[in-house]
This record gives sequence, C-alpha cells and structure tokens, in this order.
Amino acid sequence: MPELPEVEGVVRSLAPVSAGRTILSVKISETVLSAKQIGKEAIVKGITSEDFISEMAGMKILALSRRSKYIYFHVERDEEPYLLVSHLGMTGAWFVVDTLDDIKEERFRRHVHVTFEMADGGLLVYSDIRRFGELRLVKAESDYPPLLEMAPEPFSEEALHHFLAMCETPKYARKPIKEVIMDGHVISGCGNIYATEALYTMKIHPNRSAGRISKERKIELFQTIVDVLQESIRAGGSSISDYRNINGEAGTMQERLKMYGKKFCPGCGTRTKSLKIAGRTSVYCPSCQH
DNA sequence: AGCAGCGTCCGGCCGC
DNA sequence: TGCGGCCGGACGCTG
Repeated sequence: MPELPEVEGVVRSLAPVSAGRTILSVKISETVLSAKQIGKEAIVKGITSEDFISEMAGMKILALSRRSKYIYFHVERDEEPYLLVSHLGMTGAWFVVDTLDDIKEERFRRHVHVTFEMADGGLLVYSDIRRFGELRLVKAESDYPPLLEMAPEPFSEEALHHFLAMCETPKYARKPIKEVIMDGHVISGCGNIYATEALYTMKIHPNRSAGRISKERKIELFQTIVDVLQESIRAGGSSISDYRNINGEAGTMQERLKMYGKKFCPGCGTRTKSLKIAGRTSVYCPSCQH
C-alpha cells in the first residue's frame, strides 16, 4: 500500500535508471486493452490505448519527481514538454529490466500492464496486481484539475498553515480527525498507515472531531505526521502486502509501526479496537486514545 | 454551488 | 476445496 514514503522510495530508485532515456515503443496488456475497449478506465486513463501508444513513442524522460502519492515523469517529445503522471493505487510497481523474466516476483510478473521499450534496449515496466493504479499523460498539471487541488507537500513551509486553515472550515471542522488528515486536500500523502500511527502517538481518538482539538495539539499532530513520514522514508517505506521499490527491496518501516495492524496496544497491552472512518479501517487503543 | 454519499476500478485473502 | 464477502485511494457522478 504505497503512501508518500513508499512513493518517495520508488522515485529515488527509479530516477537514476530512467532519466535521460528515450521511449521507443509501448505495449499495453491484453487485459487493459480489452477493459478499455468496453469503456472502462483501466490504468491508462483519459486517453485511448492507441493514442497513448502513439503519444508516448519518442518521449525522452528528463527527470522524475514526487507530488503527494503521485510520481511525475517529466518527459518531452520534439522539444515539447509533457508530464506522465503515475499513481500506484494499492499494488502498482515499476521495474527497470532487460526482459520481463527479470521480474523475479511472480505476482508482479503476472500482472505487467504497460511496458515501455526503451531506445537503448531495456524495458521500463508498470505492473499492477489489482489495477487500481493509473497512468495519465498531460501537457501540464493544469490539464488535470485534481492535481492542482492537492494540499501542499507536507514538508513545505505552507503545509502547516494550510492544514490549520482547512480544519477550521465548516466542511472539515466537524469531521473525524482521521478522515481530515487522510484527505489529500488537507494533507498530502498521509494514508491509513501513517494517520493511524500519528494519532496513536498523539493519543488522539481517530473519531474525534477536528474542531474539538486545540490549535496547539493540531500543530503537534501535524509535526507528528511529518516526523512519521520522514522516519518511514529513512526506513525505505512500509512493505505491507505488495510494496517493493524498483530493486525489489522491501522497506523496514512495518517493523516500527506501533498501532497499524496491531491486536494489542504496545503501550498498555489493551486489545485494540477498530472502526470504519470514511470507509477505511481505523485501528486505535481505546485506553490510550481520547 | 457545493457537498455527502455512493459507485467504480480489482485480485487476494479470509472465513465458512 | 469452493465460494461469497470484504478490502481500499481517489475521482466522478448523482441527488
């Protein structure tokens, strides 16, 4: 389940082996081709398969960056810049290999959906077991408004003020704090794992209304989220279920998690509880979190 | 106009 | 061993 730290790890490992290379041609899996043919938006979004294939041919990858949980491939063709935006969804993964057989893990090898054949011979491969991910080619972020509506990067200077201001709007003030911090319009890149961890560290019940937390505590909560995201980046991300970086390496952050997926509170030993908030499982300690 | 709530995209896994 | 139900980021649509 890639959240910001996992996506950061992908960008860091993918950039050095893909930047500077040129895409010769593109292959899309039969699964995706037929899904798109019957009108579904399958992985390659906002464009027909044929157009994606012809648009991507000849693209040179200039650089990679991360924005929230999105990977941005900065590309150009005939000196015209484009952005190839990649979201990993639940189970997306990138590989740089010579042949598909080099993808060692069978479950990824079985679900290869987009293969970019590079001019220098290698392959840049997108695999996605559940197909919740997406690839979207745009001229610029403004071509796809949701990209402009994302909260600032959590490590940027304006992120804290953005968070505090959003908490005070009528839309968010009465919502559960967990729903608020997981909303990409409020904080970028904080998914279920890190929201769960930060609320546990802060001893805040996930269902508490955002408006019923003092400004001081909200500032501390924000800093806790930033800290846990940075700790996870340093640890190479959390390898829960299907996340690997492009070298097939698993991160170690999952070993440092204190509440996500736990049956008992590591602090007091109380059996944890779980409730649904905004459709997502939210684990907490009923004794420590209020 | 803006928002809440639901549908959508799926394979894997769990429990019966 | 077979199978129905559940899970989940984030957008898009509906009412």
